[in-house]
Amino acid sequence: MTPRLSHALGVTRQHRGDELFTGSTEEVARRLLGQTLVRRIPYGRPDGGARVAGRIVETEAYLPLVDPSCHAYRGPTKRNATMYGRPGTAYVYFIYGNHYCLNVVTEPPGIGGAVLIRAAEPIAGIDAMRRRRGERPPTDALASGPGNICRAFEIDLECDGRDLRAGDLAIEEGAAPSDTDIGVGPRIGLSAAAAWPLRFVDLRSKSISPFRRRVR
DNA sequence: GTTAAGATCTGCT
DNA sequence: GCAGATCTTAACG
Repeated sequence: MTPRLSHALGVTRQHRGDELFTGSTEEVARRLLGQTLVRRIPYGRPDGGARVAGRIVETEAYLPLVDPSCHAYRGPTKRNATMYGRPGTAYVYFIYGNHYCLNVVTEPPGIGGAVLIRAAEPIAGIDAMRRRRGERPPTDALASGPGNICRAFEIDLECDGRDLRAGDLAIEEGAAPSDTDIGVGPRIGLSAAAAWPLRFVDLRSKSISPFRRRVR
């Protein structure tokens, strides 16, 4: 949809079409850097609700078909079912008995690729993030690391399958880093295909997760 | 039914 | 730098 048509239809930026999520999984992983992750937590809750937002500064691509570390590598299962859905859908899973991880589905329906969101730089709702993370982490680190993002943004399995183009969990337009500010390196914490350069970071950010040194 | 591994985080050495 | 926590998932018998 063209910007002009979007405007004519009264469609806001968060309701725009698929352009942010189309293309190869690697392209999407790179493109998501600088975009804004937004979480709307309903007001009227005991904690008062909040609008929490952060700038995405670290991503990893999990490729369709060829990538043994991609959850879709061995075909559909109950856990990975949402990975085979529409690009721009949230794929959330639970790991290590403690943590949730947020992914963005890529690739056409039925294929199975995703981008893991690994770190975000807090923009709004910092008090709300801190209520969930505690006093210990510095502001820059409130949403650094895939598990920490989900804690800070209150993302759990209930978010699995949500459309990230709109709604209470969404990715909205932000300022992309220049190519020279993007670092590329190996993915974190894998045993298979660990060396593949599919991790993308915004080198200017203080919020990228503590494995910064592994970026070349 | 059982088991082993896992896209992590924290705290301690 | 390393180990422990913690439990779901999926593979295997």
